[in-house]
Amino acid sequence: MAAKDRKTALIDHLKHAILTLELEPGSDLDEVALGEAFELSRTPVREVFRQLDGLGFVELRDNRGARVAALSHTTLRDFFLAAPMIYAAILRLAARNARPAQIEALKAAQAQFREALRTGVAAERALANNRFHEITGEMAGNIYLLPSFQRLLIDHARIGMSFYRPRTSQMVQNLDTARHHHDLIIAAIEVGDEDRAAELAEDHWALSRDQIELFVMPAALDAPLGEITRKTSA
Amino acid sequence: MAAKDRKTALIDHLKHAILTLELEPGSDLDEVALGEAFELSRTPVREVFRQLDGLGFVELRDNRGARVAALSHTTLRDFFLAAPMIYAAILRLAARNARPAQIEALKAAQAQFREALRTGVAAERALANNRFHEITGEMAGNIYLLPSFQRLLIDHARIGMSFYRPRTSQMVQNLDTARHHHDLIIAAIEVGDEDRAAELAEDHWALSRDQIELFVMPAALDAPLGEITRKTSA
DNA sequence: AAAATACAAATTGAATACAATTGGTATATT
DNA sequence: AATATACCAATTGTATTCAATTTGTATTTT
Repeated sequence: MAAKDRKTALIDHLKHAILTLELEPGSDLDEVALGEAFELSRTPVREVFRQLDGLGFVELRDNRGARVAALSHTTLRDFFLAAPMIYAAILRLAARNARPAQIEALKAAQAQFREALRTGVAAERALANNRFHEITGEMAGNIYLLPSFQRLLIDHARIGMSFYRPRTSQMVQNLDTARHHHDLIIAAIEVGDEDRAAELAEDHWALSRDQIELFVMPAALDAPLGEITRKTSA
Repeated sequence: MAAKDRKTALIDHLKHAILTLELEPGSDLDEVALGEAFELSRTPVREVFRQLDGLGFVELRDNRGARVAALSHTTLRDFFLAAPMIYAAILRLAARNARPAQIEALKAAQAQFREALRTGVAAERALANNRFHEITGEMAGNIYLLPSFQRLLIDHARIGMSFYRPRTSQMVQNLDTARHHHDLIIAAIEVGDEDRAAELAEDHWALSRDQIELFVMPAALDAPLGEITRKTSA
């Protein structure tokens, strides 16, 4: 029984470390080192790799080591193309199917998210936000949508970690808007307002997109040397 | 190198057998027996199970054997809820991004599908149809949509195998309509007509839904004993 | 000196051996 | 007789050993 626990501990560790960018996208995973660290032989470690590959955390290549799933420029484009649609569908179904116990869990997750905002630790915030959305996925309960949704959540967390530095007041303010969105989402789900829930999904992802724009395009200086063209993403 | 080939052979066999219902949903997979059959030790067989679990072909439960992914009543509901949306998105992106080589591959797949319709072997038809749609997924090339899409394709094939007997002329006719849809889809993709491609996706899935209704509700007898209400699904 | 080849070390993959868990059957108990 | 318990066989999970592939380095070749 002890080995099983060490195995789940490894899974949890890897998920956590990958979501928080503690393990960088594309970085190599050493099956021997991880085996020693978690007191497991290579066999179960490799099984964990294959499992996390199936979930989108990790990438497996033949005769080469496992790597943390990449997060490239093109994936960012794919992300904002797919996210609004999938997320709107998930929240619509969440509003349709949410059970009372799940709504309580969602409220608890939101409390955690608030707390993370207060303490200001980026990793905590990303994980709490991730947990919030995970619950909406459970509420929707559609086995065909979940695989894509969960992959979106993985990269949502990582993108959130990447493209945020609390330098500008706008970025800090966006976080508060996100928190407010969550509250509105909870309310829409609680009353079963599907259309409202789907609408909020759009808003919520637009916010994420804006956040990235802020990061990619820092506040312009006073005197423009050339012409500054405003990029419109995706 | 030989072992690697036997491993891929096992993967291909399982995928094939699962898609064609040769292996029934929910049936147990014996890792020892499969290992002997494909001249592999249990270790690689188990890795294959985990991989196919990640892809949605198989379900893994702790300390119990691997099973072919279930296909329950509730999954059927989930299916027709998610399929139109995902498929419309895939075809829209396919029309947007398809490359010439891919279009050729799609035409070849359609030729295979025609041939399968001619010979009338259900498994051949399901596999050819599956391949056709797989290519549209490759064309779309969005890593976030693919996981859900591929799971839909797995069950699309299996549902197609389940809910079809060429008894009624309507069912045979539906197949021809599906073939025609494919031709229209190819045309829309070739000219890059996104809206048309998305529209065709809706039609195509409506056809699948009607096909199931035909199966669940066989041709009514002459004299209605009670009232026959037409079901509208989802 | 640059490129190609050969070799060695390190890493990954598969097979075997060992341990733990599950499920069924027979025996015991009430 | 019905239920509970103990044991055994079968199956699953992990560790270890062995094989194959990759990768870095040194040597050779042009």
